Amino acid sequence: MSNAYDLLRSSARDLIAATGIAPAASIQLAEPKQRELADLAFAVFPIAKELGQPAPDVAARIVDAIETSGTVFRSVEAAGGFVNFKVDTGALATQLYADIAAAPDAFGHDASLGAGQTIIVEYSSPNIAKKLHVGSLRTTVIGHSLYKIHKALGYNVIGDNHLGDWGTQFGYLLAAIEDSPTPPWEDAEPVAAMMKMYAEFYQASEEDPDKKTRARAWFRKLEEGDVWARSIWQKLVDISMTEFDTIYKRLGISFDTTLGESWFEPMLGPLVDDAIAKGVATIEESGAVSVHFDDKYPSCLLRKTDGATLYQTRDAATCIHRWNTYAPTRNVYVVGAEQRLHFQQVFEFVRRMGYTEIADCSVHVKFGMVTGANGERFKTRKGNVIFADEILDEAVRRATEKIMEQVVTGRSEVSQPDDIERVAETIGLGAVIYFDLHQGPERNIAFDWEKILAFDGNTGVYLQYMYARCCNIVRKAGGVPENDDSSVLTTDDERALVVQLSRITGAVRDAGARYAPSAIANWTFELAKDFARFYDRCPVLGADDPAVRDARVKLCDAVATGIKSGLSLLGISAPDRM
RNA sequence: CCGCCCGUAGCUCAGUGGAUUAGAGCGUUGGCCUCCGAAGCCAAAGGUCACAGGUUCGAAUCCUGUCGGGCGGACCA
Repeated sequence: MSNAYDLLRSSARDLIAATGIAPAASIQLAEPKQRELADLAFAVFPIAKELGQPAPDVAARIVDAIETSGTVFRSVEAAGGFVNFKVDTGALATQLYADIAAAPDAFGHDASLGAGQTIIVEYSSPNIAKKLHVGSLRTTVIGHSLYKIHKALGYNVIGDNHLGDWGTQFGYLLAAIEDSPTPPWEDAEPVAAMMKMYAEFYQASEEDPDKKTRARAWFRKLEEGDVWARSIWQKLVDISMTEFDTIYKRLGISFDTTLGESWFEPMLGPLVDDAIAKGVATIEESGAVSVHFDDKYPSCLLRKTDGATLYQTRDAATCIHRWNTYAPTRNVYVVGAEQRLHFQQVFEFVRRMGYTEIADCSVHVKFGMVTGANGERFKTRKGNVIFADEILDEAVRRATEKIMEQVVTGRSEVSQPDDIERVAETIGLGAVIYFDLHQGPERNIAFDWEKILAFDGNTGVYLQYMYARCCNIVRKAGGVPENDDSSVLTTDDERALVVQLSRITGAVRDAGARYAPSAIANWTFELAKDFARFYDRCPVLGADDPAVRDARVKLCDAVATGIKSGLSLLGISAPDRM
């Protein structure tokens, strides 16, 4: 499959190789930081060293031997030890438009990379009976983007929502419900009510050992299949899922499989026995079962003294189950960085159990925690947690306000209440999602309403705004012209747009290789900035030459496709007017 | 005490196969709506890339050490 990105690189490589000065294998091409210098550059230093000649001389000789006419390049120059290529806007645009025409909804995708391979992305994975909060939003949004990025790379992707639906906490909740005159599902905010009941009962149990005993007993009954416990538990799961699904639907997210931890319960006993039989795990004097990793990692526990299993046990069972079911080439977990050791232990345990393939391809995509504005941790007990629905609602509320302001000053392209509501939703959610994705995932983020809901600068809104402007131009032009000739595009601003558009393939591959949606965000932001500058300096509809006008309209349409494609990979939608 | 992550402009961050003059957003200062949407554009000020060594013709980038911040270190998840 050819595309503008690969064409550019293979052309440059072929031209350089044809000079006979540098062997094809040694030709590494780079995108210079200063865009005025070149669109694509070759640093000759390594081969100059091999030849024992000064780098500037080698670069000059290569440039002298290259003829760019008839290629996608307009010029090639030697500068120091660099061979600097500049593209021919018209030639590259022709390839770009062919790429877009071939697959308008898949611009920048490269299905060859992951063809025939399955990848699992575990993300969101909320706890039942707890509301989605800022942290849940991060894994959900990052995971969804990684899901889409890998689809774009041709993988068969399985999105897995691994629910936290099992554990001692349900014993507490069952005991609390037993005591309470009104069940949580009769509350207007049922999941919030569950959290409250749990927290209160847990706190009370700290002083009342009897409550603790009852809670443990209820969890044991749940495990044993007690009818009441089981039915109440199912109700908690169903009600929580209903609330979660509302948010997922809002964000445009769905999962291919939603197996909770409870689903793996039957596999845990046999797994622990197998681990002991294989000598991977050992039975301690206390009766607990543990795994020792020598000096590599601290030891971990598979089974407690009281016979109950742990998080590690369940994740190991899940991992093995995935291998047996899907035989994936990648098994990705989008989970907070604080669980790093946990996953190292799980993967190592699974490896020692003989499942080396899944152990080798399992990846923990770690993201930093969201802290309060002052850097302190959010704690449910402290009551300073911010919930996902609050954030989304507030974002949409502010977007509505902003649109109304634009309507009043006559700068909005929407005015009907239905349209305003729809666009505000798109803008508000876009702002929140983009904020979570625009920087590398590993950093901690201090939560700040003003930043998360900012509408200026490097924000989702900026990208949506530029998209809407592109659409507006194409709309006013009466559509994309049938016949266009991009050779009339001669300004640096136009060339910058075409070059940036061609780089989407690299951004998508990089995002997949590094599990970094931010690579897509950065590419899209650069494209939008290039467009803003072009918009300001190059009249489209008012161009003097009709040929230039047509070519620019066509270019605007391509930019719209590019921004939309980038946003889509982030899980953000783009309104064609706002 | 041990392990991992982070340290780049006042703030938040890009830059991760070493390579042309270290970039962006916010904030600050100044300019731009009789011209396709000012949620925008242009310009200016602002950095010893935490610090110290080392490798290299060349280091924000690789190695070692130090300091500072965060996270983790079996019967929670």
